[in-house]
Amino acid sequence: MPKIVDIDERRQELTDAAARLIARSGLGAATLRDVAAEAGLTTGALTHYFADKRELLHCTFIASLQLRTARRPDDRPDEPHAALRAALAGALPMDEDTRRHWMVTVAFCAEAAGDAELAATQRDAYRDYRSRVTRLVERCTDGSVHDDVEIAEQVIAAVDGVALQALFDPESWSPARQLAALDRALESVGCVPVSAAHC
Amino acid sequence: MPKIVDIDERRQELTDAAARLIARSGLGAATLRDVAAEAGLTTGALTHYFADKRELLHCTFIASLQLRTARRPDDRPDEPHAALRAALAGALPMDEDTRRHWMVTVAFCAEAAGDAELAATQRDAYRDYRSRVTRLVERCTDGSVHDDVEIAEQVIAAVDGVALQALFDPESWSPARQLAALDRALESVGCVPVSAAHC
DNA sequence: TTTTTCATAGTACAACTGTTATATAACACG
DNA sequence: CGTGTTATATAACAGTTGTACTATGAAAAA
Repeated sequence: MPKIVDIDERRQELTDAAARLIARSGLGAATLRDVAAEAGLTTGALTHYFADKRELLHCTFIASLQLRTARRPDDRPDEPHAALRAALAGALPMDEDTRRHWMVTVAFCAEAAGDAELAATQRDAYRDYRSRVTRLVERCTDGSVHDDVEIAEQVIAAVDGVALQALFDPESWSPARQLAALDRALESVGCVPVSAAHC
Repeated sequence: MPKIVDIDERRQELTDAAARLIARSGLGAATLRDVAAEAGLTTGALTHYFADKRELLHCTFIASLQLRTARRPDDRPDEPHAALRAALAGALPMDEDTRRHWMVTVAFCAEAAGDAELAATQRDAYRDYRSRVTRLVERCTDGSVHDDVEIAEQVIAAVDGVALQALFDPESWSPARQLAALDRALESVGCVPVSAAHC
């Protein structure tokens, strides 16, 4: 009887619009009216899919956290070192999409400090990411090292640091340079495919 | 004839209040009324020292950028490796002050993307930081390496990455652990005091 | 076609924002 | 001790915001 629309798709269109605005000019630019307009709708439609502004922003945050570290479908190599490298490379802001979602993540950081729900979302996403990287590191070191978690954290720190610099100086951080920095970080923790004599 | 107050000190009290609010609950919490109240004043006094909200926020941003990487007065060692380590350690959020100013920096990141003036401030501060670290790296490598800039960027990335993780998970990132991560990063680029046989 | 139900637009409103203007209090100095 | 200047408080203003409500449109099902 009703007019049928794909609710999830509509919701994603709206969170995408919010993410674009936030990435472009910060959280303050994510007005209900502006988000709706960016999506080609009005506030009437927006409130039909999100009860609150709070819910809209929370969903936008979740979507960006997921998309930022989501694997590209075409690079799931079986070889441990290649898999680790691919997973970390996927977190680098090498295309416009990852850049935008990195930006959203950063924009929410301070907000999350004073919002328990956002903080929990952030914490969970990070734990998930860290455990995934740790598992990949374990497959590389093959149990020969006692603290895979520390290695994972060191590599994640390197990736995050590069990402932060690349976000705000994209011209001097081409994808190639980002990958080079990643490879250097991987080499320094001994997670490189060929056990090259780096002595 | 007038009532005399230290203008610069008053301005700093206000930007400090703004920084506290921003670090606690994001840029949106930095209302003129709330900032003034946090400083124990009212908007009337605030507008007496800052023409705009824009000016207040810009000054808050500048102050946080400076304080975040400012050297502690008591650790300016002459030995190159110790100097490099001290400079980088100063950027880590190991006390409440550095934590707060890191938070402010992060909060402004997305905003700076859509604001040319903020972006320029951020870019300049980062360039200054990078060149300072590069100079310290040069003194360590003693010209034996061809690309000190890349080493500096790698180390900065490691520090920033650790800082980002430590900001939102302070309990698992004690100062000692942050320093350990820094030392590991320094070792992996060969900037350690004793040229230990790490082979 | 008719009916029913959802999708969307439009509008109204109270709360809050930055800003400006006005009034009062405090104090250094002649 | 006045007194003129500054510091601060208070109040008023227009614009914007999130939200709630109503009305209209569209399309599937009967």
